[in-house]
Amino acid sequence: MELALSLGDASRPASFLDKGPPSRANDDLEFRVGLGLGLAGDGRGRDFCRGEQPDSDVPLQLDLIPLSPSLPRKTPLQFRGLPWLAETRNDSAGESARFSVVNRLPSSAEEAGDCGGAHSPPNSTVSSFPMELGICSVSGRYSKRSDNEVDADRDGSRGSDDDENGMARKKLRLSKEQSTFLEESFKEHSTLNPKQKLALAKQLNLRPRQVEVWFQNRRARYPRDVLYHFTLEILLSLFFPNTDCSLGFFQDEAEADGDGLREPEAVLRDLDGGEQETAEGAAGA
DNA sequence: CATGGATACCAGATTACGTCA
DNA sequence: ATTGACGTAATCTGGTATCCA
Repeated sequence: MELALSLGDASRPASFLDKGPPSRANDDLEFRVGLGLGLAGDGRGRDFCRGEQPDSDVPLQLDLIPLSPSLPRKTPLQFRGLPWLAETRNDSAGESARFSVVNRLPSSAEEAGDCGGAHSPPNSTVSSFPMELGICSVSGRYSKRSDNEVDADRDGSRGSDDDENGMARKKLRLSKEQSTFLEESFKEHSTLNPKQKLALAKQLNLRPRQVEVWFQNRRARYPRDVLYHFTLEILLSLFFPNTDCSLGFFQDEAEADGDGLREPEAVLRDLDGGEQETAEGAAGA
């Protein structure tokens, strides 16, 4: 199985289908994923542009194309309806995106050459669904902090970390409990006000600066995690509609069973196992 | 009211440390 | 014991918002 992800021009196939030069037609946010099934006997993926056919499965490309073409460069997009984004405000009313799903199986004409041209080859199926996107203003700032708060922050903050034991940039590993607690807090609100920061720092026995940095890093990692899990769930559920492909990433805590997230690899293993069992059953019969 | 300095926060890029295979 | 890959805590830089004189 081959999974390709790319951000850019959604009119082009995802990377493992794409043999053409990169397109710079526009800079709008577009998100493409491709899933190739049916590895060749030599273990490599099929090259559809050279006319190689998949064994029995079809490659699929999922295009996510925002309806509103030009969002401000620094405008953060947040998916509404996700539990940890409760503070998201929809500042621009009616802003939404339509995502299209393109099942892209190269036509015979495309096999001869250009794989990246047409949006919808004759034998591809296209469906689309609207999905709400909230445009979140980050301007919900908190006004000037009290002197105590500023002092508390600065004490354990920039430039003073190396005061401790005279060690510069001593990296400390957060404990499992600390990470879990921070993660839970992040699900409730992805940004912190000074009071929340101090409370968290006190509760976890960390410096406020450490809490602040953790949230900054978490926000930086967040889009990658969302894309990864969101894409995988969609693709898996498309290909295995009768199987529970949920990774638990988008579930509420209450819905998630005991161990929380399922590792994507575990889901794939389940799927492989299920297929093997099916095959064995058929062979036995 | 306009302006500029100080302050705080953030995103993004980068560095560097700890862990593990 | 060593090494390289990887995850992530921490730092740096630049931009923006707010407050206040």
